[in-house]
Amino acid sequence: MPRDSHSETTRQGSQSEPQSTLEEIRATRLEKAEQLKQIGQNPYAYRWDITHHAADLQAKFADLPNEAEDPTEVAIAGRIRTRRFSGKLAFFDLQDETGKIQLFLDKKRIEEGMATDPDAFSHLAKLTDVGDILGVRGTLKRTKKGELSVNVSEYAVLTKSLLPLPDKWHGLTDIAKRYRQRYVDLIVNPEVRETFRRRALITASIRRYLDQQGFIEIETPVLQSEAGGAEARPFITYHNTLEMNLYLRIATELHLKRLIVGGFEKVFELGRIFRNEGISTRHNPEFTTIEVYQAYADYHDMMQLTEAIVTTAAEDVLGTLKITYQDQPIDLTPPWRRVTMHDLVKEKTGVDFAEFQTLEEAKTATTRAGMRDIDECESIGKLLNEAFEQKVEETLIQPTFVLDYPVEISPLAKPHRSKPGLVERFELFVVGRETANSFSELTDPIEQRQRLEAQADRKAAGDLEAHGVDEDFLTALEYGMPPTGGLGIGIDRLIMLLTDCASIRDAIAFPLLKPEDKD
RNA sequence: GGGUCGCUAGCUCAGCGGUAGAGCAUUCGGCUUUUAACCGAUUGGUCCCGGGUUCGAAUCCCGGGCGACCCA
Repeated sequence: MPRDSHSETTRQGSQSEPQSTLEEIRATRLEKAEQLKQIGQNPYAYRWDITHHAADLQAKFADLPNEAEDPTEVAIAGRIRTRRFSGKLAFFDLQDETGKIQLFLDKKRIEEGMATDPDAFSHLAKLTDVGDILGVRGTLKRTKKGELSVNVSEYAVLTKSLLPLPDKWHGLTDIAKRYRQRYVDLIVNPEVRETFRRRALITASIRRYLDQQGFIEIETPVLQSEAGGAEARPFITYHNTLEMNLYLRIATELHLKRLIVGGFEKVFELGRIFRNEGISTRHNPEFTTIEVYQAYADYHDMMQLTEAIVTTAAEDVLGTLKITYQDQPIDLTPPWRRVTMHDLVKEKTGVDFAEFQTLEEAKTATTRAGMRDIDECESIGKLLNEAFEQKVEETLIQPTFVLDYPVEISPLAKPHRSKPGLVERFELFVVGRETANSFSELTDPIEQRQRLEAQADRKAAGDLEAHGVDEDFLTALEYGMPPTGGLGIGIDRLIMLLTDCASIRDAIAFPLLKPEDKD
């Protein structure tokens, strides 16, 4: 491209008024993209051969002394994060998935290296911006000040960015904007990338461990004609040709148990479920669980499995079992404390539920212990659970298995083999949050029917979290399900724990947000 | 669902009844060892939205939107 043509185009660019509204910045960058085309560079290129990533180079050349050069030719690509010009020399920071590395851009060297573009250095200054995707080739050197740099002999704008990135120093702190434009958050906040990288490593570790133990993952339906397996309001959708409502699953439980009936002995599914509930720092309407079912096992086996899954993930991804969550030290070293709900409530409130014969006695005692809003508890079991939620839950910071729940709140769990009125169930609590839930699964089809029909009565009475009877599930149980241990782990909460996220929104790449008001 | 706080330039923020500001980014110029580069110049606004009070509202009042935190 002749020199005149280039100065022509840049002069056009500078003739217009200085520009700094978003629209003007965008227009200026579009003009730069146009000029790149005119000098024969595609501002939306097809590919770039990469030999290394930034972190590879930082590791490989860690010992390169100041002002030394290494003759190895490398090629990298990434996003321009900062540009510093010093006359006929420039320094860019280039960021790829692994990290950053400085580019050392010497006018003389670039003009030698790019014979087809005699103005290559001035084009670099005029036509690139922070945010552009740049490919470079060159050799490694360490500058006087000790910064490992790629001494660039050749570059290409691979993608022209049209929109300015947030302030290079303060970054993007507006929390709503970070979630709404997660791509910008990921560009400028490296710790966010790290969280989602770790999330992937954690779920991979869980799957690897279960695979090693002989479990297989089977995907079950998201769209169901009757929601079940948990107490929660479902999302409703509509199937056009069947002309019927369908529900998005609120749990994977009932289908995974059908697979156990079918003869699989170790199955699991790690997947998304949907609950039509409020949004908070601990709740997203779609979230991820893993449910695991093992034939011939009971909830004691599931406790060991829970410890194994969580500690394996922590060791694999963090390399330690002594972690910190929001400045609290958490020790994941097994075995974790195992204590009954009764004992915990007694320990924290002084109220011993074993002494009560009637609901009235229990209400009197718990009111005296400072509990509130207990009028709606229609059974001793529900009152016990309410006492647990009000007085105990938030105190369970270190990993704790809470054992033996009231049957009234556990419709899918097998009765306790020695404690009447209770079921063989545990929940795992860490940092005051329910993180896992497990039972010896109820396998008696007649008792299961009674429990589900009781729930269906509540649905008929207007309880939006109750569901109808899943007749096909009961039919499956009548064919006979072996004794089975079942386990569910809230993956998002586990990710929060292991990546030190205060909000579930920090553990989910694209959390649900209300749409912004367009008016 | 309730309470408290926030929303001002692309980003981070100040201004709190009297002509809308700063830093960074942008644009132009200078500089061959910078790294929040620096130096000089320059530009940029639906002050979240809608009402109201007032001679005058980013500022005070009411309603709404979105978010954060706490509570239920």
